[in-house]
Order: sequence, then C-alpha cells, then structure tokens
Amino acid sequence: MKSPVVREEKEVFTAYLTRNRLKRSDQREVILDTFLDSEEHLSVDDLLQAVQKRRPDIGRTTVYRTLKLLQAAGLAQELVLQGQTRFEREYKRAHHDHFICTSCGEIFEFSSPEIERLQDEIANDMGFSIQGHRHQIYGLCSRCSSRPEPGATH
Amino acid sequence: MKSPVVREEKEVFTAYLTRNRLKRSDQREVILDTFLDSEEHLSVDDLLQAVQKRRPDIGRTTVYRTLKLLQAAGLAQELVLQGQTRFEREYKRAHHDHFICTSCGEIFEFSSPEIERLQDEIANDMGFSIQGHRHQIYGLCSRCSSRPEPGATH
DNA sequence: GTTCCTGCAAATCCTTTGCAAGTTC
DNA sequence: GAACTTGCAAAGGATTTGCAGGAAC
Repeated sequence: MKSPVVREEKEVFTAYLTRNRLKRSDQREVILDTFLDSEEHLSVDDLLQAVQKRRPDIGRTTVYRTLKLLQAAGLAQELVLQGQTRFEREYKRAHHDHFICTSCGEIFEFSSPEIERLQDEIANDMGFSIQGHRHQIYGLCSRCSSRPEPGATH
Repeated sequence: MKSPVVREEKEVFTAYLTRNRLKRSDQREVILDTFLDSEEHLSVDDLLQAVQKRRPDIGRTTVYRTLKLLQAAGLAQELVLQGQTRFEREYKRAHHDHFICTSCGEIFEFSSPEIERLQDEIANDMGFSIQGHRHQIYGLCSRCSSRPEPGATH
C-alpha cells in the first residue's frame, strides 16, 4: 500500500510531464517507483541496480535522464557526499543536512533551526541573499567510534 | 618580498619531501610558488595556466601530482564548489566555510564559532565524533543581488 | 504522423596511470 | 647508479550526447 505522499509524488511527476509536453513511459514509471521505494541517499548505480531488478532492460542512460526530470520536477535532489553523487527525495521534505560516517559510509540526517538562523544572520551581514546551502559533517558514527579498527568498507 | 608565512610554507614542503624521501624539482618549486602567489580558490586549470605563464613546459599531470603532495603536506586543501574542484591554502589558516555567488561565481569566506559549537553539540547528541565538515552557502552576493539580470557568467 | 523516448555506442570531462627519458641524490 | 620525476599518451570513471528504431500522443 502506497503512502499518500507517494501518490502525490507520482501526481507531481505526471503533472510535470504534461506541463512540459513530455510523454509518460513504462521506464519512467518504473524508475520513479523504484526511487520512491528505495532507501535514501542512493547513487545512480544503486538506483540502476534496483530498477534492473524490476526491468532488466532499462538502461543506465534512461536512469540518468529520468533523474534529471525528477530533479526538475522537485522530486529528487542531488547531493555530493565524499565525492559520490547521490540522490534523495525532495518532495515535501523538511530541509536537513548530512552527517557521513567515514568508516562505515552510513549517512545520517540532521537539522538545526539555530544553525539556519545563524546562517541567515551571517548572510545578512554580508549583504548576501541565500538561495540554498550544503552542510556536511564527516566523522565516525557512534557504532564505529566505539569499535577499534572498523575497516573502512562502505 | 615574501611574507614569513610563505617562507614557512616552503619549508614545510621541503620538510615533507625529505621526510618522505622524495626529491625536489624545479617543477614542484614553480608550482608551489605559483600556488602561494595566486588568489584563493583556484581550479586546477587556473593553477595550470598560471604555472605555464612562468614555465610553459610544465604539464597538467605534474600539477595534479604536485597538488596531491601539497595536500598531503598540509599546504593545500581541496574544495568542491558547485561541482568544480578548487584548491585553497590550508597552512595556518583558521577554519572557515564558503559562500558562493551563483551569479558572478565569486567565493567568499565566512566562519562562525557559534555554528561550530552547535555542530559539536549535535554531533555529541548523536554520539558522532567529528573529523571535519563542509558548509557552503549559495546565493547572490550584495553586488549581484542589487543588479537586475546580472548574466550568470563566472 | 509527429514528437518524444530509449538504448547503444561514442564522445566528453576530469583525473589517474604506464612508460620511456630525464633529474636528483 | 639507484630511485624518483616528468610529460606524453592512454586508460579510467562518471556523465552526456548522437542517432536509429520504437513508443506515445
């Protein structure tokens, strides 16, 4: 059973296609569904693999192209974490930033209204108008920092 | 006349080479000098061009390789801003983060002990031990936000 | 039927690597 | 002279693009 948000996201995508006189396709539908079903912070490869489990004939190029559409439609957001491009859901998600464990590779989210406020203040003082920001903290997660030599596999 | 810091940086590099049984070379010297003379936040291409003004026979590969050494020696730090890899001086520089104007491309620096403190707090609450962080704010600088259509050339 | 989409292969871009010739220690 | 460096050309990885055939409207 799909959550109401997922339904909305699918509607948003359809609307985006219509609005731009683009066409629906099974590939696009499968890619969107897979994206919505997946864990957060997936790489293109993660997504491609998940997609190909459902439809092995869908190519990498189409995944790239569809991800661009999802971004344009406001459904996906690209992040670059540790040099790796990843994507997360964007629709109706509260703003947040990322914490990356350099040992196990896990990605956590955090948000801090106070930090946001300070940012705004700084920007204001500089006469800067903020469009967006990226804030990433690297370190060891609680699990990895309690282990001695965790072996940096992701 | 070189500033005392520049002299120190050159010493640090020499020390790094010695410590690692590496050799000095004119190329490395020119690249380091150019790097130290340049503006901050330069791309590999910026640096290569500046280097080749002094010694046109120095190749891109050597610049890449020397930048790696400079990073390892603690003299340079890599940043990825707007998908572009850039380098800045690192030696004896206070920690800071970046503000990038999406219109003119200019990069400003900022730092906020309060934000740092909040970060530490958040990390603590999550049982995370911080190794580093990246914090970038995108927007329009004061000059560009007062202009109507600045034309997004960098 | 026109316009858009897809997958492949090829092209790009950025960065790294293999190698033969040249330098440094 | 052994070990390291260099520049070139080639290889790599990630992403984009050209194109011919296929699908949607």
